[in-house]
Amino acid sequence: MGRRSDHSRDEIREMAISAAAKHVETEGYQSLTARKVASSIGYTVGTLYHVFRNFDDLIMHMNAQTIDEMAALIQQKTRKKRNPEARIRAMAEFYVQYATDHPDRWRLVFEHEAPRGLPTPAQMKERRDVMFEMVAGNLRDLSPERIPQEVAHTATALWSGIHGICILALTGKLYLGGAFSMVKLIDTLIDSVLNEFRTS
Amino acid sequence: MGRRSDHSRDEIREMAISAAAKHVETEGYQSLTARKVASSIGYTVGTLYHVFRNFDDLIMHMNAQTIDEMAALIQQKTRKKRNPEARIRAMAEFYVQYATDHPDRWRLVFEHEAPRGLPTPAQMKERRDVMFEMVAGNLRDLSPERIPQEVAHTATALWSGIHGICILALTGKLYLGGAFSMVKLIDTLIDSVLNEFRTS
DNA sequence: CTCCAAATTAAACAACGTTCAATTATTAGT
DNA sequence: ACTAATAATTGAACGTTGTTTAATTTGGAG
Repeated sequence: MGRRSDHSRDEIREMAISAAAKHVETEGYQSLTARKVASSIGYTVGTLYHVFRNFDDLIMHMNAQTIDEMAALIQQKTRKKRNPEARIRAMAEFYVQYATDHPDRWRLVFEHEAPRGLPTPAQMKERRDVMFEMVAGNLRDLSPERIPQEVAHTATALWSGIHGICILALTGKLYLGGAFSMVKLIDTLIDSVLNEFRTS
Repeated sequence: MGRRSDHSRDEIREMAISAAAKHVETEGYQSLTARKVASSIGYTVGTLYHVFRNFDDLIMHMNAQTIDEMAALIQQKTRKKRNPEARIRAMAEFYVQYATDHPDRWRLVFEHEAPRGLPTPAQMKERRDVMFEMVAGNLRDLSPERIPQEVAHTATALWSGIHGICILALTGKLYLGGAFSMVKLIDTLIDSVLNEFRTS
């Protein structure tokens, strides 16, 4: 079967995804273009469409890689922590860390959507749920007697809240400065929710 | 001075903003186009550019109107409430209400950004801060002895958290169903933060 | 009634995502 | 080794986008 260049389809996919990620990191999402991605890996748009269904497909794969990267970082950094509460706090700390270090890639994960109405692929949902399940797991360790529903509910509320602070801060829609900081805001949220979780 | 049609510049601006808002509400943001807006108010793109600096400018004005609408709704609905806590809860309730009723317009407020690097106009910042200040005001009424910095800090954490739940839910990135609901998640957050605020 | 200035249009531009026929390179079969 | 089949890659095309500009139309002032 006539393979032509030095790269397999999968290699080209990876090259394209990496090139797109690098572009988003340095130049932002708005200027990302199929032709730019293609030419930056030494190919033509046509080849990109031979390997991805469309431009949104490329972005989704890039988002998947972003989530995997972030999840790996968080898992690695929280493994060391001894108790559940410390792990949750570390999760939040390194979530903010990653989001701050790669703001545009991280935003794209949440702001990109496939053309109107198309359902989100199951693998994407699973990837997003990983975070919530990590929080829930630690909450369960914190209070093993609580029923799973309550645990999941609290985990969702807490992690969504942290995400809210994170996205507002990173998109410049939050007044920060003086005694205000993302970390302190998140600490307040964690303190509040964990206290409520333990005492209610 | 040769005014030509039946509409003044300001009228055309308003017509365009309304038409854009209507389109976003019914068809979503992705398909919004300068030409569509223009032709739907009986004009040509050129006229749009005679009245707005560019397409982003039109969207920013539309976002400003969205915020004003939402703020007006919330103010109206919370005025009736007697005590500060009830007002905060009502604020969240109708924030979710508005976001649910106009998901695409509401998302656009947070996801749109002017071409890379350009600063956000001051009027936009002010509009966004209105919400935080409402929450802070009620928190102050709740505990008048607290120093303003703490009050503002708690208000920011709480409202950002609510926003986080809201945006994840409305973009389909949150598992909802069964006993899970936006309202319950938000109640949990409010319970937690208010308890912490009172007792710490 | 004339003329000026403002409003409006139509056309053009480069760039976008996407498609597809044509071309090039690679493998499989004889 | 030669040919036929097959896959990869290209380049050009299409319609549409935001944006600009020259030309046209219009209304009011003198």
